[in-house]
Amino acid sequence: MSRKRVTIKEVAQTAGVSTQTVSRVVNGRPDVSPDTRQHVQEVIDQLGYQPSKIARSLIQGQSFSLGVVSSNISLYGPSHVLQGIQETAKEMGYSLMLHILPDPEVYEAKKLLREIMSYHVDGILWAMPEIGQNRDWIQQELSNLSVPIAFLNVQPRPNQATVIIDNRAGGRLATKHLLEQGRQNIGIITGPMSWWEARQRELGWREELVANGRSVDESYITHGDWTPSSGERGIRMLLDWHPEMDAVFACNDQMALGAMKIARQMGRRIPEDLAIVGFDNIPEAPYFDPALSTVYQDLTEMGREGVKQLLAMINNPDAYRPDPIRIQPELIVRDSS
Amino acid sequence: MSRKRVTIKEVAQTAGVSTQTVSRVVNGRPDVSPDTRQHVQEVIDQLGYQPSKIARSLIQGQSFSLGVVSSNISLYGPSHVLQGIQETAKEMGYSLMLHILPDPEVYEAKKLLREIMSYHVDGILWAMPEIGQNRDWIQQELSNLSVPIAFLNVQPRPNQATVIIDNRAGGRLATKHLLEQGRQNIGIITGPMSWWEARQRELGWREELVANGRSVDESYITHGDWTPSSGERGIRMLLDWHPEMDAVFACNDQMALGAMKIARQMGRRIPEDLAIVGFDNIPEAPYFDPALSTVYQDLTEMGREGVKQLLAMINNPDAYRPDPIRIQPELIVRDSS
DNA sequence: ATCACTAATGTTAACGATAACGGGATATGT
DNA sequence: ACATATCCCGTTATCGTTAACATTAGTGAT
Repeated sequence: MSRKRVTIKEVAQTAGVSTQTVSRVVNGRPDVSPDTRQHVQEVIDQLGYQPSKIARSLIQGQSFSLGVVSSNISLYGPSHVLQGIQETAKEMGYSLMLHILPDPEVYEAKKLLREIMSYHVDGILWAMPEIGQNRDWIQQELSNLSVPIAFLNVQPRPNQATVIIDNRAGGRLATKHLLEQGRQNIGIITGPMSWWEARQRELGWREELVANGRSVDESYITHGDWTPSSGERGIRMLLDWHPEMDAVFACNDQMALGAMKIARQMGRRIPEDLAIVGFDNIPEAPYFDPALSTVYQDLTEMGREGVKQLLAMINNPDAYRPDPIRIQPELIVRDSS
Repeated sequence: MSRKRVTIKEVAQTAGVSTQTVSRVVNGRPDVSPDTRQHVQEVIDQLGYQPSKIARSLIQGQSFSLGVVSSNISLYGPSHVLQGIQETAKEMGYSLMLHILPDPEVYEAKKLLREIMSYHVDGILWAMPEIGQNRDWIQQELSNLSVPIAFLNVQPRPNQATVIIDNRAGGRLATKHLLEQGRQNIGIITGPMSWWEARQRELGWREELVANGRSVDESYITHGDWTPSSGERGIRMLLDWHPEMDAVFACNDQMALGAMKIARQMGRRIPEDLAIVGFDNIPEAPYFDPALSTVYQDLTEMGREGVKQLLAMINNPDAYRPDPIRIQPELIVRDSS
């Protein structure tokens, strides 16, 4: 039997004071006598009064909520980022308005931002992967956006708060490790090259090879789409073209999983004949057969850091914007390399 | 150079009409002449005016936002449920206020609900697993909750909107399949028994055995905690105690993964010596070695259905509450059984 | 006793929007 | 010609809260 919302008026009436006095008690202002304060507080507790953040945000122009734009959160990456965002937001007293785009490559930036802003959020976290031209739409709207925005895992641009995983360094880590294992012919199964992250990982692989005096053979590259089945296709192509290949950097763990399965079917022993390194460190990776070596990226930390950056901008709009924050991935060596 | 928010007043002033007229245009009300309507619409487009949902919700008592209570969304289950919730909410024109509890077994229901209600949400989706006594706290607060609430994947109770996966049927599916494969000694690695879902799966296993005239040996049961490493421990105990065991129902895919790894190390061939069936159908399952047979639960659909139920209650508060909705899981047979 | 000041509380307006009502102009009916 | 209905638009009150200002009573100084 749902009771209606308890308002400040009811509290004021019950306590026999003005709403302003109740407001002062709720907000811990000094101008209230101890007696009154206690009495009002008792009434508040008794009625179970909770101030409306909606009404408060109208008058104060601050809602203590953040807009989050993300893509399909049932995937490993976005869900971990969101978890981090959530943790820090909650800690700092902010709530989240969630906006998931069904297709990261197709959206109307103007409409999206208006929708988000209609909830009077204090800031926006852009947690969408940078794919194709999808950064440009939002970029054009930035000039007349009335709240700060922080970007996660996209190419840093001047004067924009950005927090990224250093995917390029991650690619180098993986490749360096394979070289140190004495591998001679190191192929790569990339992510979709329309993704900025995927290009960065490939770049890291390329740079590390060159830095070690190896030549880069373009036919050692094959492109996947992050799915295990694309890992299967990728490894099949690589091994067909280059039977001498003795190591592969799969740009995420799921593709690595598919690749290992097919490689075994094609008669390769892992890691003896073929070493594999993945990227992500999904919880299943240590239990693959063999346990997968991989590059760990702390996506949750990235989410946390993004919120911190955003709140810094909110609380000090004229703040100096620091260089983009780069979170370093870590190599985790297991049995596949 | 952030412009301030465009309000209805500015639009009215620019267009030379009253705010009420602008409001009528925005809401497509009839009492506006075609000329005026067009003129106002032009001004709206030109200024980029977007009505404030905050202000609107104050006066109308409806915010078109839903509160979602969930646990760690970086996990497989919660993230998939949330994705479904999000999809349908967006489709129906609702936004989400996200509330994640750091520990599903410890929370203050009263405080939590007040916090959520302070955003004037139109309804609440309870997407927390039922663990230990954690359902009771919220249950006590229900009587003075002023908006409808729908529960996901918890034990149905009278007069409460509930959408669940039929975990018990899932447990029976898995066990039936193993029996049909001619397996004689079927063990189980359960989830944590404080979880309702885990108990239901175990119950299904138990029931199916009994229904087929088998006796249930309690030492064929071992308890895991959903993690792959607990699957490793579980299978080790089961095979130590009962070397004759020729099938195991692991109550999620991650535990199945750990179990398969250790079973192989203990010299069992899968599926020849030991059949394994998991639960969930995580994206990696088809690529395990061997490909994992499992029980697929459509968590996203459960989220979608939950929103539909909730909106039905919101739009018709006196509605007859139907029986709890039970979503049937499906058996997916691959190579591990 | 008067003034100035402080402490405690109340009053009014405002945030951005819509509901409810009112009223002028035109059209319709007799 | 007059009452009545219809169309179109404006005015006022309101949602729940807080900012800004106003008021009252008491305190201390002169």
